[in-house]
Amino acid sequence: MSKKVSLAVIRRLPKYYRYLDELHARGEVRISSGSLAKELGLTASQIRQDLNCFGGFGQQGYGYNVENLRNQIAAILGLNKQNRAILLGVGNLGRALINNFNFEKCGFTLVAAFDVTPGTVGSKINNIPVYHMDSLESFVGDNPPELAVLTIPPTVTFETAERLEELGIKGIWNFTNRDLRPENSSLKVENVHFDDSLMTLCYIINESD
Amino acid sequence: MSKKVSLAVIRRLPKYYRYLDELHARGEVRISSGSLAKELGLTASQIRQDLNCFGGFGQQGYGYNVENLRNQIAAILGLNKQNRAILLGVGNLGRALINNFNFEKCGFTLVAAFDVTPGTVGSKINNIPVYHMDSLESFVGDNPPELAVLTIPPTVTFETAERLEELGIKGIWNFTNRDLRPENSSLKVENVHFDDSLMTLCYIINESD
DNA sequence: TAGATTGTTAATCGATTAACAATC
DNA sequence: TAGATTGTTAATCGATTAACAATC
Repeated sequence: MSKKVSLAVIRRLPKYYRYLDELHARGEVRISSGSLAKELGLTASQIRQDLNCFGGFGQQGYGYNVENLRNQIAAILGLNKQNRAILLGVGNLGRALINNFNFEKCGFTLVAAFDVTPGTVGSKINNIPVYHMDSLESFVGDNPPELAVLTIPPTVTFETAERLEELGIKGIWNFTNRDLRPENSSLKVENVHFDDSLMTLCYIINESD
Repeated sequence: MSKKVSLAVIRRLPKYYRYLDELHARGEVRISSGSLAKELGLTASQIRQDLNCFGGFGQQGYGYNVENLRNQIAAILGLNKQNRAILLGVGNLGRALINNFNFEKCGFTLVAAFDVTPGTVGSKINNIPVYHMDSLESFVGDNPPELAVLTIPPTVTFETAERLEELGIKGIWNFTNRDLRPENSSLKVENVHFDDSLMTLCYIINESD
């Protein structure tokens, strides 16, 4: 078994992917680790080290083929699999994600949303049907989606996460502002904290005075 | 001058703050680095090291006073200053932030929003007035807000950032999905990338199969 | 071939962890 | 006083950077 790649490396892959995709859209064919590094504010060394965790995608004396490298990274991240996703909590943020977020680009297909508000339940948003939370179990049945997006109120985070875990969900993209860190479980979580991000910026702004 | 505290440490402060605030709300009076560590999934050593970058807030044999430590961290982050913020781009995400995000908690007061859409310009959302982008300069005048929240389309990111920089804005909370990394400037940026977050989760989910 | 740039090993740097004396 | 827990120094670990032989 190949040794585990560090999370620091994994978190840089989407940045590489994003920039390579842009380059490709602009018609660029090749890129060197040096110019990629300059563009992304990293070192050439680091980029080569990162990529070589997964294989030798470059060619000495030439660099990397933009389209190929982009596709390789997409494959590494699993962006082509189009796993299924559901979204729980159709408030402002949930709605914003349903309407505007490109799940496909990130390897997921949003198949349904869930809420408890009478006006919302039964409607369709951006062609995604909204069901009642009570029907979550019956909707999922024995074929659980891989991902659940949590945009529910913080107060119901833990009980909902437990429900999802029992249903066999593999990942939770958690916007509830309560950290989930499942132990002894194969459930994977990405906790998103707007607060943390802005508080950090607050510090940095004030520090520079 | 005290030596610069690393960004890794700074990014943990909001987590400490968040959890201490919760503890305080629950009426807890004291906490040790050990139990804090257990709760947050860190080591006691790390927490003590982190806090001691800023001062000795604890007491040997006792631990830390929850309320005091919370307040100290708030002060370090600058959460009490209530700097002014404006928001550019009143689409779905901008609207969600205006309606639901607690800027006050993060050290900012949202004073105005800007957009170009006829129906939106001139309205008020959650009591925040929405002005036309053309009036940005005259609104700001010679008293610029400290922060600008960017929820505009990616295509206009760079030109807008330049405008803001010229106006003397200190920080940009950037949701445009285009990285800003200003050089030779005192402008500070926090780039938020939903894509990166979900792509990372996509990798982690697929890896565990 | 000469020039460029990779893949990879070794060196450096920084961050985390461990240990323990100080002390409440 | 005895027990607990900090503040802080030293040890370890991991990640980043530098260097360079391989090779296109």
